[in-house]
Amino acid sequence: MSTSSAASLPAKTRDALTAAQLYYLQDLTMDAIAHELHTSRSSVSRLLGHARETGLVEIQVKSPLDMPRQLEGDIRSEFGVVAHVVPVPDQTSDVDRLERVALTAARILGGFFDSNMSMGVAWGSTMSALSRHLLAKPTHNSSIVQLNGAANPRTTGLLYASEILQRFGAAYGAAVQQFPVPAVFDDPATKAALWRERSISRVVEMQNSLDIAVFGLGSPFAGVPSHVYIGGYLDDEDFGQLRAAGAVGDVATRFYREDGSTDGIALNERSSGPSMEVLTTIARRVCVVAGETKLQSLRGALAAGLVTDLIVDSGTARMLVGH
Amino acid sequence: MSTSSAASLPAKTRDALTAAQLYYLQDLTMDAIAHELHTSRSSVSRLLGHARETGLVEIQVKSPLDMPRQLEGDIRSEFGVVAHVVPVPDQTSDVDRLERVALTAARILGGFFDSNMSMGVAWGSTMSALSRHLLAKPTHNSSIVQLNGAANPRTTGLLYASEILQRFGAAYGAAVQQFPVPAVFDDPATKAALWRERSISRVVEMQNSLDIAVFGLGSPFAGVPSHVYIGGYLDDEDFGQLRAAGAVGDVATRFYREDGSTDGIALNERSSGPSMEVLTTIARRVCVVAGETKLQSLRGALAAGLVTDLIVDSGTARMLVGH
DNA sequence: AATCTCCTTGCACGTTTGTGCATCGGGTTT
DNA sequence: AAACCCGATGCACAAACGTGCAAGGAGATT
Repeated sequence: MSTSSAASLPAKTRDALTAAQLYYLQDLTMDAIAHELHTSRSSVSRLLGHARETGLVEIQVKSPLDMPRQLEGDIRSEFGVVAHVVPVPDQTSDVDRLERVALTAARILGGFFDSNMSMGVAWGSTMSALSRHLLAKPTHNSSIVQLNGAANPRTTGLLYASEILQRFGAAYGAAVQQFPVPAVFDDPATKAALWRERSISRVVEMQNSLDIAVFGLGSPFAGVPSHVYIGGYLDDEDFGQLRAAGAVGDVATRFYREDGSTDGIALNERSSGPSMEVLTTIARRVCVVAGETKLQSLRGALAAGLVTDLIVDSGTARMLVGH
Repeated sequence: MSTSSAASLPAKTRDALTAAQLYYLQDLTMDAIAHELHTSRSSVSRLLGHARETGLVEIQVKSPLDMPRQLEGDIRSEFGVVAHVVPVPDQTSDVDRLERVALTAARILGGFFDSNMSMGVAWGSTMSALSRHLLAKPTHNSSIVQLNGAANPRTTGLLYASEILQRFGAAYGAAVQQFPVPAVFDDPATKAALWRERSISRVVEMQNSLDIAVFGLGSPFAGVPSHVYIGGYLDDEDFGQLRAAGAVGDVATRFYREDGSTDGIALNERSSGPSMEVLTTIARRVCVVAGETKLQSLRGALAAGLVTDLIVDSGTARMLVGH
């Protein structure tokens, strides 16, 4: 499989590492590096790309500590969460906005995860975008655990959700734990039964000892409903219930009101996602939000204390702190 | 002085920070960023340069922990020091070699220094090159202390040495402590007397409680003598003594033999630099070496245990570990 | 052995970026 | 007020860079 190198690492990685040192630490041009490595400039360009993607090169942007950025300070003092505001021009389309927030979030996430940790991962359009931009960071003895089921009456949802999980696993070299259950059960009894299956309870237990969780937000009644709500996961009756109960959003298919309360939202009994109690025992809970349509849902999540770290676009951040 | 910004930081820094986020975290082109910031593309290019130089952006190249690079591992196991080998093609001129090692060293150094620390700094051509490439990293309550005097019979050496110190101080926002004494005294008694002066002893005491020291190596008898030896710091008689005593190099004007011993090298009594005992109490002692002419001197410094962290070009590193 | 597949390479092209230069505007000195 | 200085700006050009594409190679498959 590998070449004749005496040492234990692929020649490609070795070259990428050298190239990265020459480029980022010594400011050589790619031309010069190509010459030193006896290859073409375009290969060096690709090597450097590889080095960035695989985490050989780490680029951090740090605001000077004297002046935490305005909005982030405001959010912190008002909601008690660490915020990272992603600058996005106001007239950006929601698609671009999501893409840009996801891009930034993916890079930040690398700093939160490390060896011997386990990370809970939700699914949805936000998580999907995020997963596509993860930077590699090799870890040991770590795992990625699916937070809530993804099956619905139409599909098993496995492809969609597992694709997200796989990308996390690949990026961090972590074991991946899927959760092959419906997103929302028709019958609570079925859930209870399944939860007694060892193959399932094993995952549930892993969910109970996560070091970090990452999730987007659902916003069932916003202009453009989230992926969850157009995929057939909920039927009309479910929607009616939610609306009547005053729910404004969800995290991993657990619903809450704008004030953070959840009592009497019947759907939660049938949800496959971790309860608020379980969720809030996780030390770090990273919430990724793009777009004003999620504002109400975001308020609810914050009020419920579900979030410890918030990654959000600048427009939504501004609206969050009274404009 | 500053603009109308409500917050406490210059508009330029704020823009640079935003630009850096957009460029490094969101992969926008400078064109796009210029548009968002309502300025020209060239200004964005300069903003980003500014951001890099002032440490708003930090770029690290990290070798995967599974495989510490070959040479560095060898050096570590043979000499017990943490090595950083700077890749440099073999046919590089000594000037370029020094420049490239200095460039890399300057970036690495930023990771070693932080608030509430004090750093001892030597002078010489290596340190001069190094100082020219330092990246800014703001710290508090930190100081830069000159390790050895720079005056000689011809000049006070103040400009030369203080320029180096100033650059360190500016880069780290640290207080700078000069050491306005001759590099080598004519009469040991003068040294003793001066050391009793409070203005001088104050600095000597600071030298005794450094957290980190940075220095190049002198190599008096190598093909191209170091700055120290052509500046008139030593006269013919001094040279004769050193040669007779078998000295091969120095750190901050303290001389040693290739086996690391220093006994009976009379010149050391008259040197303004810290003694080996003082030097070796410093927790981290970073030695920067470029070029094979310093090989013998490097062996001596390693044998004397003066070094904890070594930054060296690949050619010299290879020669150091028996080829 | 022939074929297929998948990965890597260098080229060529269009895009993106760095920088010398002339210009401009605000603040200081004469 | 005039003269001066200094830093910031945009322009224009050359240098540096990313990437689609076609060619080449090393295994794997038939």
